[in-house]
Amino acid sequence: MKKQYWLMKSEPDVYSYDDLVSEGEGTWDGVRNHTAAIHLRTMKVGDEAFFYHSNIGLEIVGIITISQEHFIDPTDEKARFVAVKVKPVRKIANSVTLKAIKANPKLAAMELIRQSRLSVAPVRPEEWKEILKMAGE
DNA sequence: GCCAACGTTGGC
DNA sequence: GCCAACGTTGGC
Repeated sequence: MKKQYWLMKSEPDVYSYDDLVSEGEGTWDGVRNHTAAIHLRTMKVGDEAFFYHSNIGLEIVGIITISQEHFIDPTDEKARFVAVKVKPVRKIANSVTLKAIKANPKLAAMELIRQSRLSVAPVRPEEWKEILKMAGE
């Protein structure tokens, strides 16, 4: 299957991009939303995702890659939800803010905009390219 | 199976 | 700190 693109949100005071970099590999657990969980289940090793800082920053700061496909979330006592493992790829040249994304008509259909509470969302290939362009890459 | 009440997320 | 959007729960 062709490589898929995602956007994954984290509050930087809880778990930031730099935290992931210093760990080398991170477990993306704690997702308790069914729609987000479906996306986690769809992810394949080698898929890439934007790392978005919610709450503080409100911007895409870097790129990560899926390093292990879904498994039972170890933090879920009922073992109903899943987690994946991720590794950092690189920081983007210039972080792309939510404000800039909202101001770009090409990105109006993004799940990030349409369903802002969703913590794991798909990104279309053309949106991926557009955001990289905005990041100065 | 419907819907009101409540909880959570996340932007402002 | 507030509120909108959405999900979940529980009474009927």
